[in-house]
Amino acid sequence: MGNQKLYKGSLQTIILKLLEQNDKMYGYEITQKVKELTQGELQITEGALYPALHKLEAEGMLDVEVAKVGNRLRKYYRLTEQGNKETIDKLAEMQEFLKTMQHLVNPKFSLE
Amino acid sequence: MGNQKLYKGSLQTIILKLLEQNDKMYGYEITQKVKELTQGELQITEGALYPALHKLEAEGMLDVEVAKVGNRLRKYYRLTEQGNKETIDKLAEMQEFLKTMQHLVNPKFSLE
DNA sequence: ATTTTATGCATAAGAAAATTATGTATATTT
DNA sequence: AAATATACATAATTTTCTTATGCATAAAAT
Repeated sequence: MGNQKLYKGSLQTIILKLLEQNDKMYGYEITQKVKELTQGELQITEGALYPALHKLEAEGMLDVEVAKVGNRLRKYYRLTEQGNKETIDKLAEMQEFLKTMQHLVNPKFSLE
Repeated sequence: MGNQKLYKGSLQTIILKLLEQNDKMYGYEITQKVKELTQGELQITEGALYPALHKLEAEGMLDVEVAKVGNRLRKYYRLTEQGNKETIDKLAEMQEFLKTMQHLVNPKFSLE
């Protein structure tokens, strides 16, 4: 269940990015998609995911749509207009961070 | 003074990396070095830095050496043997994370 | 001369975002 | 029949910050 490699604050961005690409997704689907895309490298825990989804919804970034599939519930989330804008900002911020960190920790850049 | 772009958990790695390259450094020096290396992109706050240094010391990753320069104190930190090993692991972990996140958020890879 | 900025340490209160541990329930696989 | 997968949720705790504050010396600016 541990994750170790997910730096705090990046989960929101991951969720937003996936919803940008996939129009609508439900929680469990997100955990599976992340696992698949990262070859198991990142494991999103439910205890982190659901509160994060609820928060994004409360902030007006996501809309929810409950669906009954078979006999089980699914909550499909999709980006609101505001969520779309926020996603662009968050992704830009993440790119900046990745660049900066790469610069800091990559031995190739250690001379500067 | 906010930072916004420093994902939680990365500060430790930054400290360790700088000490790997610079043998010994004191707190204030670290804040200035990070600012310089990142062109002001990352600003390490004292409220984050000092507790982090104390924690790394308590965990046996760092040794301290107090020096009096002029009339002011400096606490020089350097990596212990254990700290050196930990640094290698942390850096590898960070590289993995950067690669994974790049993969996740970079539009070039969004097809997979 | 005095005020501001820089240097240098520290801690405390609070917030944010995880982890870990549960809980509930249905569906599928072994 | 038992275990695993699907699907949601929350509560307690921990980690790691932010923000604010405090103390003190040195240098630069007004």
